[in-house]
Amino acid sequence: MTPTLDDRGAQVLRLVVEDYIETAEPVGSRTISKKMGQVLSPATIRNIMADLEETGYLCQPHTSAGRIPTGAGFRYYINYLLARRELARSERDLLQKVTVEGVSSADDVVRHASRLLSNLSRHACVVVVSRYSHQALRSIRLLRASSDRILLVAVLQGGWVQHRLIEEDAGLTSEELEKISGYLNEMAVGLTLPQLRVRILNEMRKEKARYDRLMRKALLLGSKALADSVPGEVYIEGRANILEQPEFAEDFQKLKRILHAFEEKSVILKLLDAALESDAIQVSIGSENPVEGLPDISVVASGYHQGETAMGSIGLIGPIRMDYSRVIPLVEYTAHLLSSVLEHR
Amino acid sequence: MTPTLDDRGAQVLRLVVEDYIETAEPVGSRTISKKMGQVLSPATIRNIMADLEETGYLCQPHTSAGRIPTGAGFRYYINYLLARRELARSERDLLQKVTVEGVSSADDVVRHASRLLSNLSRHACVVVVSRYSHQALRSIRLLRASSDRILLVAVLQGGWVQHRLIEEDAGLTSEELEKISGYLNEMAVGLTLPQLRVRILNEMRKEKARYDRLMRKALLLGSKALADSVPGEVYIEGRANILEQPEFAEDFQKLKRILHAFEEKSVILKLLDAALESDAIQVSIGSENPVEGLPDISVVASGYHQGETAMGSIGLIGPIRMDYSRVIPLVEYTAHLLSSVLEHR
DNA sequence: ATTTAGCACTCTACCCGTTCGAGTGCTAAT
DNA sequence: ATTAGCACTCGAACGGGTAGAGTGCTAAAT
Repeated sequence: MTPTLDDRGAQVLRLVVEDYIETAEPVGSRTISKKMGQVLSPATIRNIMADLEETGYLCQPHTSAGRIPTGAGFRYYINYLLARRELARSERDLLQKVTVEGVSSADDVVRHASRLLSNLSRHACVVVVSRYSHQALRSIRLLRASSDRILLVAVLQGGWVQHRLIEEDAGLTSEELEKISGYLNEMAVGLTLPQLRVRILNEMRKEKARYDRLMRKALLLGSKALADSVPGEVYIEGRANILEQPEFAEDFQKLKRILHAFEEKSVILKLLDAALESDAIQVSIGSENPVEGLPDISVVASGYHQGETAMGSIGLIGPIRMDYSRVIPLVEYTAHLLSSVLEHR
Repeated sequence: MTPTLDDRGAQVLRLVVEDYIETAEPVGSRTISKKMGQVLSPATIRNIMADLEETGYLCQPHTSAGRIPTGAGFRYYINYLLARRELARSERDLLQKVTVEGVSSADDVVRHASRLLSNLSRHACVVVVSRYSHQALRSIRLLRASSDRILLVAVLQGGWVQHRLIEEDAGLTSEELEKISGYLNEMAVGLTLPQLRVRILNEMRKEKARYDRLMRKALLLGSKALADSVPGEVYIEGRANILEQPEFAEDFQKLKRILHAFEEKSVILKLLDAALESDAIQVSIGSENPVEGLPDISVVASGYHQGETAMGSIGLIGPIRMDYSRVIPLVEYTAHLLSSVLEHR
């Protein structure tokens, strides 16, 4: 698709979108005429707007109201008309400071970034950490958790920590546990969790021939711990920002749907899914987004990565009427920042 | 304080409260008369209600509306009139199943319990895990997290896991790390985290005389890791249930205040603080609760413990008009369940 | 051929008065 | 002490009337 509007049409569309973003009210021809410095009279603008309505970029809530942009209108705006407003120095510094500073786990880093991003944007911010399984293991360790449970702790490349409990069927002395732990660690370092799982299963087959009780135990515990796939995490910050949007304050049903969506991890994952694969920013407007039943929200999201591998995604969820010119650079910058912070770990 | 109402007054109050809990509407004399089986006419009820209003247990939103209970009215109801409705077998089984079943970390247990409790009660459920620092250490371990960071993993009595990163100033071989880890573990087992911290500080003083480089290092890393106090966790499930309450659907300001409160960990901690110390259920109605600015919510909460020591608290947050007869047993049972599940670990 | 002034038209939001019903408080009768 | 009866109050719901914003169309102006 290439731009299909003449200059005037495009400019009017842009002004309508921007005014609507600002006010959340239908925009009249008068307003636009003024914004253009009276170069064209309201009557002319009306004609142009009528054209834009025919093309499907604008619509009227009812006769004798101003126009509001349609989904297509927003899409056109974002694709061809958007002027990015780069971040202020202070905002960049703030984000940088929060993400880089302090000794904290990778999870904490993304969580803090999310919190700050939601504050800066005044929208709800979601971070997904889903690709633990792409990171290589740095070390792995078994610890006694209770008389009949063992804790497996895995440290992944870049400071991600995973742990899970395994039930233990037979008693092991702490020396034996140490030894088993060592076996596993040796096997694991450098592999990803799924790779380790495959390796353990292979070794188990070979092991039948040899006869090392502890090695067998190690394999057994390892396979138990890795039986289920690695879960992802979803952090949401600034949910309450949704309440500040006039469109949701007025329509309680929409509000309810959105806040319910926030309770369902799977829904959120689906919303940000597209961003995960891509390093470029993804904007899905209203009904474009992959979740049925949420036609009133936009998602601006980007993947972030660690070295070469995609690690997760971070995004903002708000009304369709988001200030994209500001929000897109914000998300973009934050995602880059995360990627670079995670790389140097 | 002892009951100050005669039988009739008490019964009327009870019926008013119960009807109001059910309908969220002011209750008229007619309704009460009917509920009592026409033993007394509406006119008589009116007199009684007028008395109850004078005593401060009821009030009228305006002349010619029915009465609604005041905070004091609810308090009286809870203290003296409440008939507990014990849980259904099926509910108990469900809760039991979710909390007991499966191999999961203690954190997961409380999280699952919270989720289910919010579903059963249709209110927002909050769990606070705050007393990690009261649990004895089972084992402690240092792992290499990155070239200049070390991960300290602590397993506490009962399956709680804590980990934090420490910056490392000098290079250590993995053998040295192992050894250091062993030193720390030996020192730590059986102590709580704060106790360990004290011990490390003491040892550091003594250590000046002796001269073991690795031991010194162990103490240094340990003291770094334990420098800041142990943070608590707050999990909130079922926030969106708040939206189903008519009183909040109508008053957007109240809704906003509550959802904003959910974003602030410190506010939530404050709300559940009283429950933490006590093993008995705590109910704080409206303005009784310790947070200014939330006069429209009630909190029903109870502490849960692990063995002898208080571990945290679990509670429901909803409108003042909660169904206490059901909600109180629910929270109570869940708290007991948590305590007993955690004990056997 | 394009732009624009002028004007009739449409629709919503808002105000205001009315009505209806629920519920009360008081008084007088039981 | 209870209750029937009644006048009274107040809010919610309905309807009409108006103001204002904004449109579309037409005819004149550029």
